[in-house]
Amino acid sequence: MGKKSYYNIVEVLTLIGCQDNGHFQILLKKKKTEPYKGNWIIPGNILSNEETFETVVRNTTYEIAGIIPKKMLQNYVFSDLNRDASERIIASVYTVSVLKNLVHENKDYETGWFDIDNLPIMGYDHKKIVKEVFASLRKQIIYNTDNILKDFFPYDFTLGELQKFWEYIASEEIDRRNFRKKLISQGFVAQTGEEDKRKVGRPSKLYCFTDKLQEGSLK
Amino acid sequence: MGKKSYYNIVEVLTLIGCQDNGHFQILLKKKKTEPYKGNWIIPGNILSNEETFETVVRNTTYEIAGIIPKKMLQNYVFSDLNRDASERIIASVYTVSVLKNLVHENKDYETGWFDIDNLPIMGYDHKKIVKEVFASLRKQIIYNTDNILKDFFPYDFTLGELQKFWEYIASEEIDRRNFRKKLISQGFVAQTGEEDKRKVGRPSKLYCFTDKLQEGSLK
DNA sequence: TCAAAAGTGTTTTGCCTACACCCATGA
DNA sequence: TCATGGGTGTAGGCAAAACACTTTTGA
Repeated sequence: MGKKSYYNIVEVLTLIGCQDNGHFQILLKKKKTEPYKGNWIIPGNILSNEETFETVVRNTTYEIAGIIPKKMLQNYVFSDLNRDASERIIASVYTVSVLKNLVHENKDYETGWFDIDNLPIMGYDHKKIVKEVFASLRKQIIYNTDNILKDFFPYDFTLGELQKFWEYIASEEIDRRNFRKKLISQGFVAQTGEEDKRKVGRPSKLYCFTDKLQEGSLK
Repeated sequence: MGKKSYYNIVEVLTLIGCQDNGHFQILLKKKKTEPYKGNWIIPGNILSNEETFETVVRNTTYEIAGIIPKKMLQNYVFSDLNRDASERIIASVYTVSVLKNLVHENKDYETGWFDIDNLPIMGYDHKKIVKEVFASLRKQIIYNTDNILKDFFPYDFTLGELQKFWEYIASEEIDRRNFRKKLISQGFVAQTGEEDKRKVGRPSKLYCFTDKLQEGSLK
């Protein structure tokens, strides 16, 4: 144990999330050194006294995903005394949503996408952090806080994709006709006129979110 | 400007809130020394490396209100570089709900209750913090996140009181009959059998929240 | 022609809304 | 008896829920 002090180490962890085939995935980084060598961790950096949290989130996201995020969400701050074996490190967690296909391979780090319900072995308390943060994120998606749904579907999408993601997040099935009816009748989505022919079967029309979405939620 | 360092000063601010006659009020402390002498501030303490945020919130609440809080809510962390003139201080803000009549006068500090929409002159960026935190708190009350409504009405209350608070928070008027009907038909409240005869007019029946409240919201 | 996924309409149900009069009490 | 706030019921509209068949495409 060190001496009592009013100076604190603070790390900023960035949960880089995406929607992939209706699943919620996060981008993790493999730890190259001890402790927890070979385990996966949430990307992050230590905060200096000359940076805000937001600066660090931007840097981390660029470093790991090659993307400068336009928007970020502060999730929670963990201050447990035993988070790290040596000295207490405060962790401030942020979430950033990215389009998976804009993220290129990273040369400096070994990174990987993981389904939120199929996480690998993770270092420190990071698995607990991911689970807690995702629990609150779920609610935010369900109630569309800060228009967060749009971050996962910023451009066009099929109603099937959206429904699949929605059912995954809300853990409930919904009738396809009712789902579509609601979105369309409430004016949350608009047709783009394009079609998606990538899948087998009848091509699906593409939709995008309208500004009206921010006043409502799919719940 | 000091030198770049990875050590940070962190303060934990505790918004002690209550419901009074349908209004949301917070307990502030008058600053006795420069800077901002005579201005009001959110109570708080500097975090040491041997404490968690929760410990500090507990201590601050006891120090200011004489109460050990059972529950607290982490609201937001501010890391702007210019929050304080001398050096950057990170502020982590928590909310605690108390019953106003359990808070006794404080001998060590000058404290006062203020309506959230009638705040006094406040020091630092505390007024901005209060406003931002309250904005998110409002949503939490409206959607009853973490069963927060119950924290403001932990024991029995009249439906009139509750409606007044609700209309204040939601900034919308609601028909008395419909309000009562919803609460009762959804099973969110139950009669205690007691009556409140403190006011003039017909005595009002007292109700308390049921466990069912946590599954729903008044919205 | 078959498999796979997309698209569509109607009926029922329950909740939210609007709305006005009587009741119990203390002054 | 009056002023003050508390308590109650009904009808209409609208959105959610339940429910099954047809269409388009590529293989």
